Amino acid sequence: MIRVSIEDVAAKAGVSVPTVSRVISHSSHPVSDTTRQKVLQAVAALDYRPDISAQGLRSSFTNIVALITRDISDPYFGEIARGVTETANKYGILSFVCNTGRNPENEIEYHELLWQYRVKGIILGGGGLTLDSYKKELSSQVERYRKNGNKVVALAPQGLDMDYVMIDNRAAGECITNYLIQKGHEKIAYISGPQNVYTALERLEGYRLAMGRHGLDNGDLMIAYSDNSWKGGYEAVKALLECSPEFTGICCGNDNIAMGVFRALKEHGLTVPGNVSVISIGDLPNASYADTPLTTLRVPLYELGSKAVEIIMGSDTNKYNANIIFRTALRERDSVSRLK
Amino acid sequence: MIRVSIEDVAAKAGVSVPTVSRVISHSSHPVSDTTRQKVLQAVAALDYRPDISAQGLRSSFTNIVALITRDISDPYFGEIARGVTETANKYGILSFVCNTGRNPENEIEYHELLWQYRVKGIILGGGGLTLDSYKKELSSQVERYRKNGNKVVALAPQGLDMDYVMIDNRAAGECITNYLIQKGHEKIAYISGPQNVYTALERLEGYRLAMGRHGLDNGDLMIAYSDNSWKGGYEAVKALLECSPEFTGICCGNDNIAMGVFRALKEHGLTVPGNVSVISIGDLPNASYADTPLTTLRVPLYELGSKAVEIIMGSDTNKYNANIIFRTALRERDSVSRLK
DNA sequence: TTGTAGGCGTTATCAT
DNA sequence: ATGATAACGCCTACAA
Repeated sequence: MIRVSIEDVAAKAGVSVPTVSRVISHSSHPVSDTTRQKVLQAVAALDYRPDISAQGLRSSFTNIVALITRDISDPYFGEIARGVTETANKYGILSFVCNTGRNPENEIEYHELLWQYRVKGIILGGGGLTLDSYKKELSSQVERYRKNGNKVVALAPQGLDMDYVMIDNRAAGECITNYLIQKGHEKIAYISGPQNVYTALERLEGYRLAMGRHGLDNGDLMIAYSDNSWKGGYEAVKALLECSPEFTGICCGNDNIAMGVFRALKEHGLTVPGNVSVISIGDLPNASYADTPLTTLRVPLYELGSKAVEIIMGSDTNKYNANIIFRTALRERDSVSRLK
Repeated sequence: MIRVSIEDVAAKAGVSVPTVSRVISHSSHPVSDTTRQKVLQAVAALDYRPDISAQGLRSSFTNIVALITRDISDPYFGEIARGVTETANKYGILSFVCNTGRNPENEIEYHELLWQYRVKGIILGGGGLTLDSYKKELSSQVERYRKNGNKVVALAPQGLDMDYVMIDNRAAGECITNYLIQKGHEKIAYISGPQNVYTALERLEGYRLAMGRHGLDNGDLMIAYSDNSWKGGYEAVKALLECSPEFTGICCGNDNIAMGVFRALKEHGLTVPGNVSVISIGDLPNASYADTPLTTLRVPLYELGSKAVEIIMGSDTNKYNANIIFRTALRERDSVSRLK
């Protein structure tokens, strides 16, 4: 007998099956102390663990949370995943990690699969896509979960009415731009994430706002787009240097971009922060160990993921939509210099 | 009716429940074409998906694979996770990602939890710990799964008899050391991973072998240990520079260490590869976009994770232990120079 | 305080 | 080729 069931425990303890159930599930139903002890001993002796599938079958949903990421090998999502998996573990449950490879269709497919697994909640790690067909599909998934009493929580804007745990991305873009301006920079370029992702768009919007507010936007803002990767940042700056190399500062949509920017600048014989100042949004774990310690706006990714799990686990008691905005904090390091 | 069950489909199609089951599970049991069509239509009309919990309950294991990592925010594990999750998805199943935070006790706890979830297989992402209590616990977990017809596959040595998909770590250490020697280096330091992890130990052993074979080991090898992170690499080199700064080359146990080494060297006014050559093992996605493109031995992490999933999915037909060694390949980039 | 009965959704076995 | 029945392990009434 390799699989120990509740029945085996009951037999061993000399009690009925429901009694065992009451003990192990900490039911409010009263159980005498002597009985409880007998059960607990039997559980220990047999090393019994309830079958999650059987529990899930009865309760119509499974005690599993799912995280949808675009690329789990990207530390951005890695940090989120750490927050999700570790917090889920605190609740004694496990978490799926789904990887879309930045393909919207995969994301929709994952939703179908997750629905089939009856997960307790879904966390959307990536920013929403502006693509209409995607939004429509996503919206109906959210609705399906809502009806069932479960939750889909987004860690970045989706352009949809749902539960959110995130930062103010526009304010973030504004903040780093203002910082460079305060340091005396006027020619400031921006390397953004993808044009079809809300997060990137909002951060970029913040940059535009800040530039405009300081009269630095004469319709000739230097903006390049990337795919949020080192490679993307590298290539974007390369392109930028070709057409408009006169910037003294660069705002990056995220830390990955900044790392690529470092490399591209170095290849052009430009030093950071000597010739060019670089600032970004993220503060990934290695930002302070980058070749030039990176000045960046800290996004509490771990906490975002962690909080999302808590919302899902508390969804039984709280039916209201969450809309939690986490604070960011500027980490001043060595990649920005003051301009005279 | 928010949850559509097989019964609903049967009613809609005007057939019995088992018939529906036969159609959707591609059973070998014969079903007439007309009946099949009716069922398929009903399935489509109701958007029916079988309940995984119910399936798992009947089959005694769940169609889920689990990956145990030490730190999912580390791209090393991220690449593995990508291979695992994406390949699992090809099989139409989902994968748990478990994060131990490098705490052996957590790992054992996860095994208990995974057993409870009746997962189809477990993939061990990290190298085995030399700790005896840990090995004993792990060994009994492996046995438990084996008895049940399921598999635990390791992506790195564990010092235990089990299924393996990995690289030859000793050969890897030898390879990078030999490369530096061929380039004329004789004073070569080594920054290793943790002393209690088999993977790190084997790579280090390879370094020792290579040095000895070339008569470069006079009992004064420069070796420092780290925790496999940027920070660890940074701190290890700092320490090394204090006591024995005369090296011209550094072998790093992995890419993360190398990144920290870059930074520490730069702080000391040392250039790469001008003053010091750096080589490592890994070839993480960003290695070629590092500040100095990193010369490193490629470890096919994605493929490792992917292959492990395939072994687990094929475990029904193949009961024999796997012992697959993947090939590595040196990526020559800019961090190593030839010494005259 | 304890036990009995029923059902969650699926599939395997046996009959038709 | 199709259907009735039972069983997987658990929990929630309800009964004693």
